[in-house]
Amino acid sequence: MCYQLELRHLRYFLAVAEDLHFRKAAERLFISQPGLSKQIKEMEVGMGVKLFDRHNRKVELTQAGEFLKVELKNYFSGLEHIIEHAKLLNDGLLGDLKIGYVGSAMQKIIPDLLLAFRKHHPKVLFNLEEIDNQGQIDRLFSHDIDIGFVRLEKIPRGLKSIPVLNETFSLVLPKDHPINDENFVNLAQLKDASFILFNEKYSPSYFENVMQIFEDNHFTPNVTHNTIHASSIYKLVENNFGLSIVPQSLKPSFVEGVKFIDLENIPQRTVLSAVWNLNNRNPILKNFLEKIESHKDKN
Amino acid sequence: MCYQLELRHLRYFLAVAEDLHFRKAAERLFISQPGLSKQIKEMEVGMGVKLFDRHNRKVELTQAGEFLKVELKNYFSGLEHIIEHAKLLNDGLLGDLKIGYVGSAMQKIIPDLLLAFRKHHPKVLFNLEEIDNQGQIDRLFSHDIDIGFVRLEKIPRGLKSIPVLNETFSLVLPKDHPINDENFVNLAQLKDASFILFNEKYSPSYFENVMQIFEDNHFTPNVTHNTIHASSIYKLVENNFGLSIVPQSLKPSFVEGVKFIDLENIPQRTVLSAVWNLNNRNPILKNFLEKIESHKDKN
DNA sequence: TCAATTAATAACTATGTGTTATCAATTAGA
DNA sequence: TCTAATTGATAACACATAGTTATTAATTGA
Repeated sequence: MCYQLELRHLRYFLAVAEDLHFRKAAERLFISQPGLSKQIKEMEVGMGVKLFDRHNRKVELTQAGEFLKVELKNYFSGLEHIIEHAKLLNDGLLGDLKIGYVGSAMQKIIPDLLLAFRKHHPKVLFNLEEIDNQGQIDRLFSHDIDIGFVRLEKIPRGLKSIPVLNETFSLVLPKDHPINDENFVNLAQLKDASFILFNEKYSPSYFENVMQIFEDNHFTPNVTHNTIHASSIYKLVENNFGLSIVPQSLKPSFVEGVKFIDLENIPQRTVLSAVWNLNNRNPILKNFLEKIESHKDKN
Repeated sequence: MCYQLELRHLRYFLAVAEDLHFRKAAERLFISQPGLSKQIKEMEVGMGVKLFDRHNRKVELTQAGEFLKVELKNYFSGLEHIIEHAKLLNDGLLGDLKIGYVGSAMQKIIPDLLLAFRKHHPKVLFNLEEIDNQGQIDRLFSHDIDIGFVRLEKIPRGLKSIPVLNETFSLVLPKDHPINDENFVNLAQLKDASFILFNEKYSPSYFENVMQIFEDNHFTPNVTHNTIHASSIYKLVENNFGLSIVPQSLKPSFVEGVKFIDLENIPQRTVLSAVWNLNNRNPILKNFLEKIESHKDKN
């Protein structure tokens, strides 16, 4: 039956090729000289290639042996690199992480998280896509994304979620609006104003939550505009199309034309959750979730 | 103790990676399923890389496994190519053959031989160098050339030789010389002519052989010019600097200005020999010597 | 000439690959 | 809902073979 070449043979051959001395090579390999001789002979017969010329008391490489010495050395380092790479993939230190998110998460939470994660995972490539809440759920099931950032109360069976940020809301007003941090008491002061809100379809549960804030203040807002982009809201507010209420974290570090009043005294909170598929085996996901946990503790 | 990865593991892994089914893969490998499972597990633990996700009744590759499947497939074909190449070297079908020769061998014998050899050894590279007889002997001992073509009676110990061509001499005359094939009887007719001969230093034994021809005809030639190149001889003869005697095989298929008369009736012969070092392990040499043997039979 | 050193050979041991028997988990069919 | 079938994993065992020790043959150096 045909004899099988093994890496052992290549390892042994390289040792002898380097030392040109069976006993020394055997010593270095921590095996006996006859064992080594036997394996080399087996390799020669198996490959049908004479590797060494053993004349007198001197061992030297044949032409084919010389060639193999060079080639197999490279060959080995090649294998080491492949395995190293595989190990990085296995450990979630290399590869892609496909992230879905609602627009409002991109203001601060996602960038912060990605920056923190990248510190210890510099080779991980992020694949980012803004998707509405339901879209993320669908694409988690179809494995099109590894993790989603949603504002949803309930997560379907098969997915798991953890809260990333539990936050209140902020009132958005034009910079020169008469109401400010000092004279603001509650929303009832603004019951005659127009409001610009996030589109209900984008996240019904979020919308309902916001509407509850108004209801608690005993009025129904005059919603004159809808959008899904915070920047559009700010622009509209700046130009006196109305006021708005947004999650607190959407307050940019710097923005012209508008000001914010944090609604600390209302009971409503909006929760940004990270969601993932329990069947997802991407090792990066595990690391990323750990980073989310530790990141959350810092806030 | 650190566990050793073997090609067996890679072979087994690829089989499972292709079938995504342990039992089928085991069948294809002619081993039992538990044995295969064990080896794959050993590989996973040894490399520290999870290769397969076994959930439910379905086996699928992890990211790292997917990567390894592609890489290791290439890796194997790489090894096959290396071994193939080594086998060609071993069998003397690939590599260099360093050939030394006296100039007179290049007229016909060497080109014929190389052409014939190349038919079945198209990948062998010839390294050709014109060297005088003694120079070839020296460079055979120092392994600078694999084979030499010399005109020498005696070969030093440690080298071996076989005759390649045993030939007579040809007289070289200008085209319009009064002596021709019809009226030529023997060299005594030309005892008053000038002669151009190969340099004595280039091959003393050859020179002595030629001088014996003259002596048998009871005269000492008037040697007016020396050279080591046949083409120089022909040019000098053409321009009436004198006549010459050269080995018969040096007669070109076509040359202007000179004519040849074969000296069939003299006892002298010149032998071109192939010489090589008995310690030379170049596998191509063995094949080349075989070709010389078979080539000789055809003449 | 004798001691030392080389690699190869022969006979044996023991490691570990591969075996059979079985299990646990899941799925498909009656 | 139960049974039969199919999956891969596990455990105990067998046997092939990698590796061992003892020895030989050949050569070299003192």
